[in-house]
Amino acid sequence: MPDAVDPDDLDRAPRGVRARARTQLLADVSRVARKYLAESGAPGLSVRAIARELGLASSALYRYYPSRDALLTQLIIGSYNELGDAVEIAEAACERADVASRFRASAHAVRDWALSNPNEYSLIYGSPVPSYAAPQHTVDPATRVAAVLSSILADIDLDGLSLQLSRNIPASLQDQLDAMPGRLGGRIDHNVLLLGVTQWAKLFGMVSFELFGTFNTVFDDADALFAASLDLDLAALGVI
Amino acid sequence: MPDAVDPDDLDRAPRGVRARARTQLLADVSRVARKYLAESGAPGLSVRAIARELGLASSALYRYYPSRDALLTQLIIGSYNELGDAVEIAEAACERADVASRFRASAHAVRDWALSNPNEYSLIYGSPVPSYAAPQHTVDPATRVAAVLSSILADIDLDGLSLQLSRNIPASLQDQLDAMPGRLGGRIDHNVLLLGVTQWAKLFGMVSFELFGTFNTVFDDADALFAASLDLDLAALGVI
DNA sequence: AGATTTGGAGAGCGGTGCTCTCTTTTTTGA
DNA sequence: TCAAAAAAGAGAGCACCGCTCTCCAAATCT
Repeated sequence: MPDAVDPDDLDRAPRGVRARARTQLLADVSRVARKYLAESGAPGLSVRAIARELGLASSALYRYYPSRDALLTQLIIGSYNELGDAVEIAEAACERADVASRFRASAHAVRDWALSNPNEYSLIYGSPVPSYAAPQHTVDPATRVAAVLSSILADIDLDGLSLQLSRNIPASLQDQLDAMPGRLGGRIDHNVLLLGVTQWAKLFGMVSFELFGTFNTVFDDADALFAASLDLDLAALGVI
Repeated sequence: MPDAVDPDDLDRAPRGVRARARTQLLADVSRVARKYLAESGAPGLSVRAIARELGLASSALYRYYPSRDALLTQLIIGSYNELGDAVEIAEAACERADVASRFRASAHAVRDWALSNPNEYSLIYGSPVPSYAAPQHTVDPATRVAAVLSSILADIDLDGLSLQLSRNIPASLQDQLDAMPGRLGGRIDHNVLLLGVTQWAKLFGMVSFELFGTFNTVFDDADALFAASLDLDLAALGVI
């Protein structure tokens, strides 16, 4: 009799016990790795410690990950996606027409996520690890926040802008703005897009200053400062 | 005859050969440490490698530095001071009355220094090393850039501001702005100061995005973008 | 059922920060 | 002046790291 596969077995043991064990172990490694990242930051993430916690020899982990960098890459992608989720969800909950609240919700989502996950934030927006080159497939998750902001900018009325370049945007910059992919701002008016891009950088500058301690000696609580910064941005965009 | 100290000896051997050797070795260690920092970043800075390069046993270095962290602290202070020097010099070269050019010169000094010294910049404006607490004496050098920007803000005319909070600045933020030390903005009008502080964060957000690769997939050359960002800031401040 | 792949263990290599002991050299002080 | 004290270097060693290699047992494939 040819092996008729029991459907129940498919659920419980897809492609055999080994495949199942592998799936389980990959999940375990991810979980423990995330725990170490959250607790001690990227420098504290050690293959040996993960193996120890899972009751494995450290060499066994190399059957699953080619290197510590590969593990880091996975954590990087995971962090980008977590942040991307948070921002997309926060923005999607807003009234479409209420551009200001969409902007505020997105920015606060970034900050809230960063404050809740400082080491994950450091991993993706802090110093790049020298000698580590981000693989191509980290690029897409990395652009999700920018894509959300871009979708907001697309609904900004050019005529309302209260801040514009007094002289024209130089040609070289025009070209770069034109070359931006659609989901990141292509087709948005140059003045709006330029303002938005710098506000994007400002947003992460504010969060990094708060999280990395630059504001420490000056602002004990950055809530009000952050909110005021957003108000300034919204005023510049002419939506409040 | 009481020991009359030969003046020449004082120059060549202040307080004995040992003190002289110590001074020399401290300088050598600093030099080699800076070299490694520039070449391989903070993670690549190893006490053993420095000792090797100087022909010493690694344990010998612990007669001079209590730990690797102490060495890092010195590099941090040095980096803050180098950046502080660069910004102060650039700003001081400007016509006092030309507020816009003082602002531009300071910002470009930050960016130029960062691009020339990426690892030093990462060290002081990138992810803080978990478990490393910046000693108190790093604070002063760290505030030099902010002090320069503050001195520029002090010459901004409130009436010229083209961007202000539409609703009043909340009391909690007012208090924090008031509590800022004089050299960092105390006594500057709240609207100017608030705008300036967020522009300060934006400046480093722009530089970090460029240096850490966030702009990579979008802007191949950030010169024009950076200049435009400054123009927007100056427009908001009402000085262009 | 036999051949093959998979995944684990363990030893080992070269690296790290740091400590401790031992020895030599310089400095100090009675 | 000369012995005691302090300073500074060397070297071994500890516990950790990433990673490789060999060996072996268990699961999978044919």
